[in-house]
Amino acid sequence: MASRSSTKTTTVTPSAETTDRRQEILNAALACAAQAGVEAVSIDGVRARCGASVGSIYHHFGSREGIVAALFFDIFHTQSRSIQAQLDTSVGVEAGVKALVTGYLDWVVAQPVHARFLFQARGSVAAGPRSTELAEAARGRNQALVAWFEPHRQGGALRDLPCELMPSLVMGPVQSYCRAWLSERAGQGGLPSPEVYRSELAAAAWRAVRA
Amino acid sequence: MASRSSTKTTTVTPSAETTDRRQEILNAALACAAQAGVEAVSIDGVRARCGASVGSIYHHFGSREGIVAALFFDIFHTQSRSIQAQLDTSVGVEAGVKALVTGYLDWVVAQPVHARFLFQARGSVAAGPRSTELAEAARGRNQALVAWFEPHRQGGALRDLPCELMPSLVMGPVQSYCRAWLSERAGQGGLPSPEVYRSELAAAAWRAVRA
DNA sequence: TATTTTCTAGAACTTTATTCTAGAATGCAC
DNA sequence: GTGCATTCTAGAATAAAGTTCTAGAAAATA
Repeated sequence: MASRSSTKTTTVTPSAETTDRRQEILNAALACAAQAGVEAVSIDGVRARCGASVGSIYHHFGSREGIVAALFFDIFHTQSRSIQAQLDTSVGVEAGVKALVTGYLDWVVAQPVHARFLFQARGSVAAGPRSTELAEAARGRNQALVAWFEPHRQGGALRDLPCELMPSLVMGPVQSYCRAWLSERAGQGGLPSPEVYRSELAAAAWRAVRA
Repeated sequence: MASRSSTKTTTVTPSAETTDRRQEILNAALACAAQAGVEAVSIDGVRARCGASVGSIYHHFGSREGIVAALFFDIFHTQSRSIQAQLDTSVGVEAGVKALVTGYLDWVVAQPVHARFLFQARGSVAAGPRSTELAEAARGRNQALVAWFEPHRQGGALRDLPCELMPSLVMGPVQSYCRAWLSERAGQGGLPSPEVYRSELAAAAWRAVRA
């Protein structure tokens, strides 16, 4: 009841502070997950970190699962935009394929906590009430990728592969390596950063689909 | 208290029925997970399916998480053995690489419920008290793969790539496709079975690592 | 200023996981 | 077989976590 009344911001952006509380809750949830996994995101844990009340949390997200799902989609879309931006700036097939790989890789390296959450939470979201939305988002992303490829494939620059396979062939290896890297407990025995293999992974993706 | 006393089997295999109860619990847990995801594996749900008491469940597994972890490792090792068997029967580098891919793929298609559980539960296990064991199991599997590759790589049959990358390059695409296939809700909009792309995926893996 | 909507608070309640004590089944020594 | 230890099962009691609910404050709107 205290954290709102001081700064009034009379005229500009009416809902700036409203959004704040929502975001604070999401940040707190992410912090919980970063420390002990998605399953450790609890109402009380979030409360302890951001000071929101139970009622406030339920008002914004409806359920514990709702917090996780909201955070998941926020991060998912941010990631998608980031990769898409990389793809948009590249010219030519080879550059495009490589941009998909390095765009993904760079995002993961820049946002390891977000990336780890994405890997961890996907299962929860897929099992919950927003599973359809997730399936559509995933399909949409793949469709975008395939749509970008298709003209080049028909132009003969790409190997004649079934389009359902394209996303896995291009992104499978990076995702696999990044997942393995992120699941290490930051200890000494860990894998080297994906950045070390940036060009190798990009080249391998290109080899997988070029004509 | 009733389900045990009838069949005594006086002499043979003394612990046959003891193991049964443990397995019944695991089966029940898998059934729960298959229906509504790992998070839906609950003590009561398991109890309802196999008739075990709370005490019995906790005696065998110590916690809800313990059930999930035990089931995970059971399945994980079964899968590893299955793939290893395929690898063992193949002769030559190319056949070996392809055996890894198709061995994995065939296992997933034959055991979709088990495979889906593996994908879903990894996160829980990684976050829990057996995370070290999981990391070692995963590392061990990769090591085995790399060890198998290494002589061929030095012999010049394989591209000279960093060995940390090998597992992701070979297995990344199949795993990616199988994961996507399994996460579809068995509806009409789903991806075709991995079997459809069996040879394509095997060939792509070989292309990724051959010299 | 009145009033409607959005948001927050926290106690009450529900559900689920876990602990605990008692006792049955089993294996083993004698 | 009898006694004893171990393993296993049962289910009530307890603890922890998620959810609902009512009251009221803050913000937006008129």
